[in-house]
Amino acid sequence: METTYKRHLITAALPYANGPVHIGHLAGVYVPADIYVRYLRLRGEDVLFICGSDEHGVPITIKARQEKVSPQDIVDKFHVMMRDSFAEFGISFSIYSRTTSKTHYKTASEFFRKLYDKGDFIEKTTSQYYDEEAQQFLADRYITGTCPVCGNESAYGDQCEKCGSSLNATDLKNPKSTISGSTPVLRETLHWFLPLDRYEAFLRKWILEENKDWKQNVTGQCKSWLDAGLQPRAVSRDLDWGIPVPVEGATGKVLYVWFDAPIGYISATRDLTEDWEKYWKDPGTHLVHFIGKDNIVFHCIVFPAMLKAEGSYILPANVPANEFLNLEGEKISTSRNWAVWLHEYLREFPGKQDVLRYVLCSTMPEAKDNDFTWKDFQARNNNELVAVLGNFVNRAMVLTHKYFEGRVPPVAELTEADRATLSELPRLREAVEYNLDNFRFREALKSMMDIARLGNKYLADNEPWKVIKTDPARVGTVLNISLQITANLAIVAQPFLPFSAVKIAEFINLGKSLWQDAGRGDILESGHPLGEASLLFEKIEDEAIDLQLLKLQQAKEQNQQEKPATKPQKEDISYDDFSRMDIRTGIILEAVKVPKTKKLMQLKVDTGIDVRTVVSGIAEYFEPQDIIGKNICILANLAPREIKGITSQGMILLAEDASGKLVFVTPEEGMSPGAEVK
RNA sequence: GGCGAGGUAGCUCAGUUGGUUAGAGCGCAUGAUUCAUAAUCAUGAGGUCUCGGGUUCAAUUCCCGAUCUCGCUACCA
Repeated sequence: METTYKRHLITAALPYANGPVHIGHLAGVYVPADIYVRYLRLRGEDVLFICGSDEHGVPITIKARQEKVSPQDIVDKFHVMMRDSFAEFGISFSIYSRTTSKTHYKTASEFFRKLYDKGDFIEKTTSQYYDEEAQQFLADRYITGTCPVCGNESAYGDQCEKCGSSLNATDLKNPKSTISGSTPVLRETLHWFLPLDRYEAFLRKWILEENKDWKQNVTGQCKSWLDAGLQPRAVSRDLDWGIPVPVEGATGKVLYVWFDAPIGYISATRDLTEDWEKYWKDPGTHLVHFIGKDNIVFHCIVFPAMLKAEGSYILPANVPANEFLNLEGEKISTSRNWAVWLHEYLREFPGKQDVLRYVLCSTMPEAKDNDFTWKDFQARNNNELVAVLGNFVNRAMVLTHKYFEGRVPPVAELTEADRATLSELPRLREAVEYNLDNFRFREALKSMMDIARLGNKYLADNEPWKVIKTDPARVGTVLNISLQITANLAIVAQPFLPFSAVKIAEFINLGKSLWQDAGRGDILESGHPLGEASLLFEKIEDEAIDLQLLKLQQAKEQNQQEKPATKPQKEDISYDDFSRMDIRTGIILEAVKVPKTKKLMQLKVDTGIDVRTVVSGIAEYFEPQDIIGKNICILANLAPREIKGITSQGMILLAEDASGKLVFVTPEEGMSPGAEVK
């Protein structure tokens, strides 16, 4: 590790306070961050580990409304829940703060105000939907309406969850406010924008030239964003939940959550120590952000631009983002309850924090998405933690108690093999160091386990249980070395398995030790009394695993039961409305995929009236050759629209079920084109 | 369609600045062993390094193309 840093400031992504913590969060962010921090502390470094709950933003207000409580109630509930489960799990934050804290309001306001006063923002007036009954502007999420793309009637203002289209609220047909149910009106509103484009050149140089050691997935995604060109980004919203924009007359406006959340790292540091500026502004500080891949753009582009604009802050030295963890082959989903929740794990597997830490570290999605399975969890516990690590420590302890009354025996004479074994210790310590310094947690964990493997092999090679009959002094040497290996484990395992490392230290009665002691073959002096040993890990039986799988199975079944929700009937229309639609039978004459699109197919349709061109979003579901000659129905008098440079005249009728399957609506018997459908 | 990441043993992953027999852990097989939570140790089987071209004396590694997975993005009357 570069020893040039005077201190370390390590942040872990602020979890959003609208749900509990699950294994995806842990594997992606908190486990690696905690390992890294514990390692630095063990090296005697000056390190702060910063985290807290992210408590603003629209989803929290929506959840509050659904549950008929205040947003504060929601965040209070989840803040406490997350804070406590992190603590119980052994995530060793220096502080776990929250973005509703007074300090944060002050810090974020000051930050905004400084940029505002320097003229770093662009002011822009835009039209947004306003709910006259509730007398407030509506966030995109507070507007529902008919998706202009797929016709889904409950699309949100920012996105249709049915077809995945991202939308502008003004695209929606029949917009409705979810607050009052009334139809919103467009009103002008003033907002502030951070002109990210102004920092593009700086960011490009900083990321692509000055930080070539960042992970591939991080650099790649940044490059993708930079190449696409950065746009000014709004930093304020019309909302009543958040930090008020600290500008005269800006009533009803709050900081956009992405702007205030990263400042939360600074506020939390400020809550922790009066010396906070030393950590944030002195170039001697090593700043590292641990995040998941969904946060890369904010931590590598947006937040650095903010810090750069402010001017007095340092920038992160690295942003080791992980990919995502799946669960039993499927994406983890809070809303579908497809997750392993930390608070439930802690309840159902009491005292097994280290098991989950070990499994999540060994399957950490460092370079690509990875899968967590309960079977793998069980196998790693039984075959690695129990059989390799726990077993070795137990063997060394039991043998010493048996032959030497629980005292570290003296070393007689070292054989060549003894020396070779001892020389492995510093090598393994260095391997762990090298890998941790480079954020390669899985490799580091392996090297740690290799210490235990070394011990097992050493015992097997030297067979003290046999030699004791002929040469007790030799057994003393063998066990001394075995105990030195155990002492090394007590130190090196600390970052990864903090609970077990403490136990091992108790077993061998080892006082406070430092990382620098690892690698030594004389940590324990001869005659040193050992403590009592117990089992470090225990086997996990099939029943416990089956129970977890059953739980997931039940979550899945529940989802499936809820799935086939037929959409409610649309509001009544008059016969007149209906009769204005001119639906005809037709035949598809030609079909060609529209180049450079994924979904679009260009069709030539005989409508009986004429032969016309129609563009339809069906290319994902049908091959052109399969639909030529197909009898279809077409809404013929839909106003023409230009799509990808092609004028589409009409809309082909298709039936779609809840799973998204598309089927043409076809006359039951052959009909010549042009017959009216009514 | 564009961009990014990834595709290496049954599983989870290292690796190769191009160079003799491509590695690890787990799983599997065989043998040894019994101090230890039926744990451990040794040996072995198992890979056309996604596919097709090209550059090169030599490619899994570099270039081009295809294909699959994940993510971002455009399109969806």
